[in-house]
Amino acid sequence: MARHLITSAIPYINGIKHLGNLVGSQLPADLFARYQRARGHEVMFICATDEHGTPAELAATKAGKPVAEYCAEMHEVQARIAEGFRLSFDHFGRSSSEQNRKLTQHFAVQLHNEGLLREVSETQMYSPTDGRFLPDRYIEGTCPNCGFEDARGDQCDNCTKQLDPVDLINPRSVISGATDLEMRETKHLFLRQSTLKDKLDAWISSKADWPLLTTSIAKKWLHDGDGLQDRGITRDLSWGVPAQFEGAPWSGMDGKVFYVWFDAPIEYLAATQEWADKTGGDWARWWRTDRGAEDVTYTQFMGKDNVPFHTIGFPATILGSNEPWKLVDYIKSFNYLNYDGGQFSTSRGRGVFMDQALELLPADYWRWWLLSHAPESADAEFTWENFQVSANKDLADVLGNFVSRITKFTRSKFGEAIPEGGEWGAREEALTAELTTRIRAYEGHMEAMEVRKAAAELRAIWVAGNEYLQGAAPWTVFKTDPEQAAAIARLALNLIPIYAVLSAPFIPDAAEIMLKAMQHEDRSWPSDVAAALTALPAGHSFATPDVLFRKITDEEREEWQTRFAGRRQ
RNA sequence: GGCUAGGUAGCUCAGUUGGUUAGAGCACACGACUCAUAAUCGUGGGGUCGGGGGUUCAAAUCCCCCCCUCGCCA
Repeated sequence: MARHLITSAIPYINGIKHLGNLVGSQLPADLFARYQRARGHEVMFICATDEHGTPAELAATKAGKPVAEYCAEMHEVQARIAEGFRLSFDHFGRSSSEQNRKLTQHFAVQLHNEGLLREVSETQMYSPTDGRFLPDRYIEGTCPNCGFEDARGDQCDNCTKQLDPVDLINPRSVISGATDLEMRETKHLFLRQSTLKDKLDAWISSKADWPLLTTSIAKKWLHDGDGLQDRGITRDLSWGVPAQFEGAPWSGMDGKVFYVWFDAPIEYLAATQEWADKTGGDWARWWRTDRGAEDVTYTQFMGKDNVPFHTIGFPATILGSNEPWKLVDYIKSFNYLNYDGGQFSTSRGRGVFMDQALELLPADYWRWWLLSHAPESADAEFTWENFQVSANKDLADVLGNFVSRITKFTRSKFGEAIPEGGEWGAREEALTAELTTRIRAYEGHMEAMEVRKAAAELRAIWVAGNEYLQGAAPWTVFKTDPEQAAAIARLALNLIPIYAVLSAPFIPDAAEIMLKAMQHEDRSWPSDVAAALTALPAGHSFATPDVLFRKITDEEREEWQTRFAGRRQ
């Protein structure tokens, strides 16, 4: 039995994520976790909310709530939605946890002890009215290049020129509109990533089997321009892990916190500690190679925007600490999912968000479409037409109708029990052989995290059932040889629990319904197809299930298309 | 502007280290079946593999130039 540590990139706390975010990390991670569990392996599947930083503070202010309260509420909202999508986290943590505060501070001290931190003084815009330093993009003013009045401190949206906030004419705070901005000197801790460059480079270079998307982004950061740059890991904010604390080997960091991208990945470890504190489990055997994690396989899932932090920043923290922490073994990264010819947009209300999706249809519909169209090799596109056609064809017609036709046929001819009599012939042997080949291929794709290919193979396995029934035609055979028709029905009914177990990682709810209908509790993997096809013996009773997947109508599709098109600006 | 990844049938996508008539699903046409959610199964039509040039006995696959999308960065 292997041990799999699996983490999904942690979603930011401010607001509900859209389907593109879901398919980029949490959903494929869940697919992999469910598959590995189904194969009998031990799995620790971790996710959390990323709660620190300026956007969270601003969102809380907008909602008229203290930031801690806001985050607590939004965490619950995201946790409920995750349950709705059947994301099977062993723990869904919070980066604002006590465990993460301690661990983040521990890593900072450790990096300091290893000589990997340095203090840097710089000047930044300070707003006395807001009582805080302002990040570049929270300053607006007139562009010195084109005269555009709402240019942001980092870039002018009109002429696209890169800017420095000090260049803006009449700069003002985006938060309060205050114009009494001033330059102030401030001190920060920088992680000396540059000294770890060769180590990181060698590590990335050793990962020849990683997705090209992952390694090419990492190599770009390592080699582009002047090479890997040192990075500030503190910020002038109040909401975050305090950078000045009891036992800190530095001073003068009062009122500063660690940068979210420093503490967020550490939350993977901290969330496992949260799990351990809650359950009495042992977190160290998952994360400390000196305490049992030597044989753990660690896989991370994320969208391509998160790759730099997971290939450079976080490994720099882990390697730099010089402590025996478990380093990631495989990084599965995804491209973006676009929405009907453009991007999903939170501000414009464009596209489908996770809570809305669940109001329209059960999770399985979304899970199936998103995973079978996962943006693995390139950006992918969600269209309502494609969603309707795929869901109706694959789920309702191919799988759902298969279950329906054989259970109803059997019920009408033999009653609601596995019928007795008849023998297997060449057709049954051929089906067994085909299923064996296809299931082995499916396993290979799942192991390799080839999500789309796995979905295509699973669909082919469903189709094989329909092909068999169509060829064997028990409704015709029944007229002359009821015993033989019984043998056909018996085999076809036995396909249902096999399909349930194989399909569960993609569509867990439907899988449960299928198993329940067949009154079968055994979820073991069909490694031996011939044996699995006789698991339900003659005489075993079953219940004919309701329609597994209802179809999406044209009217619904059109209505949703309009509803989620977004507000025109 | 630099870098990454792409541009393959009407649509969504596969195409391993260059090698026989370029594949799948959907859509479309025809046929079979009537157990089933007007579902299923079979057959078929359809592509100058973004454009141009080159290497090769042979290129969607390698090299050069150009065009177009997407993202990252400056």
